[in-house]
Amino acid sequence: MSYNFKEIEKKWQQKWEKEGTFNAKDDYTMKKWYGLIEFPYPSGQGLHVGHPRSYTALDIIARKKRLEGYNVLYPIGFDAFGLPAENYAIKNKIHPRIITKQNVDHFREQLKALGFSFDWSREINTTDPDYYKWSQWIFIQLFKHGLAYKATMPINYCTGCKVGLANEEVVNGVCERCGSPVVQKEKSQWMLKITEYAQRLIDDLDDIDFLEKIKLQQKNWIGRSEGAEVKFKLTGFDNEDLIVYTTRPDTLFGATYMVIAPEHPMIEKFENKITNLEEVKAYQNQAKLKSDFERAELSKDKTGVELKGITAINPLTGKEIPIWISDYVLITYGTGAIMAVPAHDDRDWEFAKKFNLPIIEVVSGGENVQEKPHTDVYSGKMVNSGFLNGLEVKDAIKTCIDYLEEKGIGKRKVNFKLRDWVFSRQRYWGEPIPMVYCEKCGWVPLDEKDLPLVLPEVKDFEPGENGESPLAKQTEWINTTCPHCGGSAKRETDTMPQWAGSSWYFLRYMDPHNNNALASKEALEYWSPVDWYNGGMEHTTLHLLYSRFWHKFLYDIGVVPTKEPYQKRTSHGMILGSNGEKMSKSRGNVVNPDDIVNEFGADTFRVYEMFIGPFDQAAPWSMDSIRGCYKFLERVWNLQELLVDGDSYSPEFEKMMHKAIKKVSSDIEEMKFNTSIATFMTMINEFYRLKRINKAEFKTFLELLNPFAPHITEELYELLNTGHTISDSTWPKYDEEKTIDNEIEIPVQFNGKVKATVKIPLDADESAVKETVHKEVAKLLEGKTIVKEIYVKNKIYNIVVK
RNA sequence: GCCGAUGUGGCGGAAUUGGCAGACGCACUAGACUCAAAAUCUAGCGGGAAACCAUGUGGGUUCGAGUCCCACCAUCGGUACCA
Repeated sequence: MSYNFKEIEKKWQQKWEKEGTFNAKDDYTMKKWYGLIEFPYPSGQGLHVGHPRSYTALDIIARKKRLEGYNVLYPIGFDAFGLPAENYAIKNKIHPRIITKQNVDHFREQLKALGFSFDWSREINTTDPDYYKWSQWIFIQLFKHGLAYKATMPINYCTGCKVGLANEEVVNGVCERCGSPVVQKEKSQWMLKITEYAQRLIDDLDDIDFLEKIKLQQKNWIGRSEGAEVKFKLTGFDNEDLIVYTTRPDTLFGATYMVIAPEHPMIEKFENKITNLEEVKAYQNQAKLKSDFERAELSKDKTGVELKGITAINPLTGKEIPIWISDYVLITYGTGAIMAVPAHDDRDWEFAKKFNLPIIEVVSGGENVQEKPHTDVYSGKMVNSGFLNGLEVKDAIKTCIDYLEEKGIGKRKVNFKLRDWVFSRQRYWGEPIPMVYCEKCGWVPLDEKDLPLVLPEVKDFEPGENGESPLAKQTEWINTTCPHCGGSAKRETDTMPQWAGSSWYFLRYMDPHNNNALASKEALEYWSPVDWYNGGMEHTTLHLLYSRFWHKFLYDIGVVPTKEPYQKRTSHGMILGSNGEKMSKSRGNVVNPDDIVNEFGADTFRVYEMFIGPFDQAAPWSMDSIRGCYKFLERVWNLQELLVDGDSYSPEFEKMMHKAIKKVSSDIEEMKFNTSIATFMTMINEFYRLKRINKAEFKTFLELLNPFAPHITEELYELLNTGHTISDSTWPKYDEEKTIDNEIEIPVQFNGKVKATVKIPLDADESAVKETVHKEVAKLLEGKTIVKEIYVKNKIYNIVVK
């Protein structure tokens, strides 16, 4: 009988679906395990071969955990709001809901064909009003706690299409669709105060098991720095200061000029004092017209104008120094103003050279600072620095800040690179923001009992003029009454970003059909936190950080029981095209999973994706290798021809069986799936070599292989007439004693080079080993002088000879 | 530029974490079966006649280095003047 994967896979998938084999149980007395993968965006292209890499990995772990007796929650859903569906809708005049449903149906079918042990009864969809009701509810809580606010922020604005664009729609500074330049346009937007959680988002990483590189990337993104805010008095005023932020207050004596961002408010405030206002305004306009991209592009050549009519006083030297405007200073970081220390900062040095500003060395140890900036200054002695002279840098920092605080001209300050989260999108296909604007009461949230605020039906998905949301055209929907005073009011027309639905979806899985809360207290208590979350590195600084932020907020208001949403986070490598490049339509190297499943079956597909290479690293696709995996499963199938009776392991295989259980068990926990599969291959090579496998060995073998290749193993398991399926079985156990070899072979080296091997009993004492070794290599030792002998127990015997 | 990975046969990759480099798979070569091919099976497969030489390059530590240290080089990913 040949291996008919089509029939087998269909049979088991239907059985699992009918019986709900993998549904999580509502028995909260059992020990639980919650495994999570990033729910997909259901794109029109269907499943990518990259998706199953992550899904198969956690599927393997989930299946093993079930056999170990855990109540496992391994859910799936769809992150279905988003740009591609909306753009498709604009182009083809089809409602995004329709196209989204088609895509979800297609994805679901593809996922089911791969035999994942998802709990389909808990499937969620972010575009479902019963789901986004709670996204809106969370937003209202954020607003009520002062964490959501309106601010004027620039958006990417396409000068051709006259619409706002998402960052991913801006390619090299031009609009992805029409190629027109993209500029920044000011717009009032909803913002979330993630910055309020910056410190906690760093600190709490200590208590969770994330890959080190993920923690590091998050920390760098949050970008904490310690320094001081320093006041510089402005000349010509009685009591006006310019405040700067610096991490290096010790270099204050070297501050020879100041620079403010073009958007800095002092320009408008002191307009009448500025004697070259026209020049200044021209520079401001020029900066405004530049996109972020252009501002970064021109990074090498610094530009700027001096602000004439106002100067500042260096508080330590008492000297009058000029103030410049330049776009290399960002209004979004620190105070939007800096003190420039050109001797010790690359950017300041470049700027000083270009505009002929004085450069004064304050930390010794570098080359001539007139020729080259000396920026590596975390150690060294202070010079030209008054009372700081002679101090080491780190002492100077402390001494100087103490002095500034004492004199009231500065104070310690911690800053973060992290910025607040722009939460508005001028788009149709997203969750409506449940806020109304009342002339009398300002911004007022909807009453919670009126949620969900359903996305209105529209026919026209084109964005509004001037970068407005398509909803801005829905006058009937917009006009409403104020929940507070009952007067007339207008709805918010922006929608939420795609990140909203994905920031809390793992909570909904715990209790997906609850109408009274995002999930019940009991479900949250039982299932929290997610035990293991696997996903892509590309989500480290956005999705992963956003959802940690929301979770912490929900914790603060008593909704969830844990500080952190995910106990453990790992990530998978990308699957590349066979040419080693990223898979993409334009490169013509895309592999469609359906084709692979048709030709080789789901089990082969799964095994191949796990065998392809180390799980956390990128790996190129190879059609030849996949055939190798198919051949492996075919050989597994044909093992039935070698099957003999036997209810315990036979002596020839006993050691191998115990070792294999140990190896596969630990490999799965460490995500070393490729070496597990190598173990399986070695095992069947042995069975074929001795042309025999007994029932006990076959049973264990199938149980071990089951998480990787669930269909074929269940089918073969039926031959054993155990009266149950593998899914109802338990994970095999091994006996440590039986994994140990009593006789081992160790290498004998001369000066670290292998000359021979000897067999010795395990844990033999050194003198016995020495004797065996000397007998073995006596000839080779002739004419040589032994300097030293090293024996590492059970490992190696090295003789140093001359 | 900065941050993070990675570099081992013709290819994907193993290596118990400092102890026999190349497990397992692919490709390839020869043989068996076949009228023939495919499939399957069997054997071989880093280089070198050998001593030996080989884990990106050059140094170092060690009885012993793919693994640790220093300095480079290359590729990939992230990020963009963060004071």
